[in-house]
Parts: sequence; structure tokens; C-alpha cells
Amino acid sequence: MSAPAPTGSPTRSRRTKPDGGDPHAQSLRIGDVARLVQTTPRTIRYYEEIGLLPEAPARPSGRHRLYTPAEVERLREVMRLKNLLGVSLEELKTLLTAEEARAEVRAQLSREDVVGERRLELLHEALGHIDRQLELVRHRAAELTKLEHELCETRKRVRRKIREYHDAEERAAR
Amino acid sequence: MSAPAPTGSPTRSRRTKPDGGDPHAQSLRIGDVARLVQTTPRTIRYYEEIGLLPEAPARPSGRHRLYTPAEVERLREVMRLKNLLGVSLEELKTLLTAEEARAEVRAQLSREDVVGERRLELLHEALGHIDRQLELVRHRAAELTKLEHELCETRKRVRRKIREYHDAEERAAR
DNA sequence: TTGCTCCTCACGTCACGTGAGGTGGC
DNA sequence: TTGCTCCTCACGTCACGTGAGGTGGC
Repeated sequence: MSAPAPTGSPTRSRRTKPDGGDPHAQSLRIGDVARLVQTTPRTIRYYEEIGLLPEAPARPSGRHRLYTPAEVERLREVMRLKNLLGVSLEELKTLLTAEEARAEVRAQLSREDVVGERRLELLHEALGHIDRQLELVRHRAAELTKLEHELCETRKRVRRKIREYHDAEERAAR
Repeated sequence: MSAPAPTGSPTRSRRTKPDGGDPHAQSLRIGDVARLVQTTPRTIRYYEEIGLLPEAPARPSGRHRLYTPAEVERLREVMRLKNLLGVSLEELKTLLTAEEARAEVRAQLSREDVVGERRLELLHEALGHIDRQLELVRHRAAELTKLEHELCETRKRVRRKIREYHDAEERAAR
């Protein structure tokens, strides 16, 4: 998982000079981000284009995009779900929208200013969303495990044949 | 997995009249096959076009394609690997070519007319191929399982919050 | 004969890949 | 200033989707 950065420059991070209160401190450029999450700049721009990632607010056309560590994490999660769940980007978008709603709920709940029925309602909504995702993940995991078992069985059969060959050779030697 | 055939005619199978030695007995048409393996006729034709499925030999242009049960099984396996492994069709093609080589080897071995070094060589080749596939499958399975655990943890936290809410309500009632 | 499914182009779409030509920042 | 990465079009590609117009077989 820890990408060994196969080629290219040793990932120079931008603006690592002592943080002078700069709101862009620790920001990474698109190429660095792409290497970190194992994808390409083109893909990141495309995700922004279709609204899967938020546009950097008020970036003048032609200027470099900059990404905060939080945005990098978000992208990493997007890539992970896309790879593992095999859904379309449109489905992924709705899935992530729900995820954000959940985050919003968590934020509200932690401020403790949402109480009573409303609080319970939000919690049950979050639960429903998690359960849907869990079902999807479990289904795929089960199918993969089944495939793994089948491959193991086939492997055993081949190994047995190899053993039988060696046994026969041994008998012949006597 | 057993497709409930959501809409359309109740899957009339072709040529189910008592098998009169017809080599095409039990053959299915492309629409029936598509329903069976959860895909579309277009996809099946496309796979034939790029050589992922063998072309029906000597089918005059414009005539219907017919599929034997063995061909349906082959296609089902293709769909399964594509969905679970998330590889390109080109990668899948080489993967299946190796699979066929293995089948060929099995056929040769069962005829017992391959002996000595050659036999052992073929077996080790098969083993290597299986191991590569196993590695791929295990990696994905592990990642999915990790995601599943994470979702479970999140679920627990939400449930705990719900319980805490009810507890607080109970205390308030006293 | 009527209805269905099938056929072959062929253009559209999704999720990017890949230059072309130009600008930005260490 | 030199090198790099970045930028925006814009066309290409992969894996199909979706009609258009026509033929095949129960």
C-alpha cells in the first residue's frame, strides 16, 4: 500500500518552509497527490469536472490546483471505493453524498445542539446508509472468498499430481 | 445469484424437443444466454468481436448465434472474473489463454501419454499460473475484508449513540 | 401471417489516455 | 534563465449502450 514511488523525483512537497500562518501551508500539487493515491493528474481533474471532487474555490483559470492533506484523504477514499466496489462514478457520487450527509450529522451531533426526535432520526438514517454499504461489501467479499477457495482446491490437485510423479519416480529407481 | 429474470418472456429455451442426434440440440440463443449470465447480447457480441469468446465457426453473416451449455459456462466464468478482478478485457484475455493452456495440459495428462520431464514441466507451469491468480484474488479479498471491518466499527459507534440516547431518555423519565 | 428475437452497421457515452501548445513557480 | 510540472483544449480509446433498418425462425 505504501507506494514506493517507482520513478521520478523524490516527491518534493510544496511549501514545507515553517508554516507562517499561510492557509496553503502543506498543500500538495496535483502530480504529488496523484502519486500518493496511485492515479494520474488527468483522473483527478476529471473527477473534479464531473463533481466527484469539489472544485478549489475561486482558482483563477490557468493557476495550479493545490490540495490539503484532508483533500488527499478524501481522494484516497474515493479511489478505494471505486476499485473495491466496482460501481459507476455516478453511483459513487450518490454514495459519497450520503457519506457527507453522515459527516454533517456527526458534526451536528458532536455540537450536542441537536436533540430529541431529530437526533434519533439522523442516527437511524446513518445506520441505514452504513447497512446498505455493508451489504454491498459483504456480497463481493463472499464471492471473492469463494473464488479463492476454488483456486486453492485446484492448486491442491496440481500439487498432488506433482507428488504422485515424484513417488512414481522413486519407485522406478528401486 | 439465481437471476429472477425480472421482465420479459419466461426464457423459452430453443430446441428442447427430444434430441434426435442434432449437434445443435440444447443450444441457446444469445438473448437467453445474456439473461442466464446477467449481461446483454451486445456485450456477448463485443466479447466475440475482440476475441475474448471464440467465434462460432462458419456462421453465415446474418444468421443467429447459438451457444452450447459449455459455452454458456465459459461466458459465466468470464463475467465472474471480470467483475471480481476488475482487470481490463485485454488482461482478462491473456489470463484466460493461460487458463486454456492449463485445460489443454489436463487433457494431455489424463491421456497419460505425456511422461517424464515434460509432464513435470507442465504441472509446474500450471502451478505458477494458479499462484499468480491466487495472489490477485487474496489481495482484493484482504482489502475488501478491511473495508468491511471498518464499516462494522462505524456501525457499532452509531448503534452505541442510539443506545445512549435511549438511556438518557429513560433517566429523564424517572 | 403475426411477433418476437435476432442480425449488422454506426453513432453515442463513460472514464479516462494522450498529445499540442502555452504558462507558472521553485 | 533553465527545467520541471502545471494549465486548458481537444481528439483518441475502451467497453460497451442505443437506435436504425432489415432478416430469421417458431
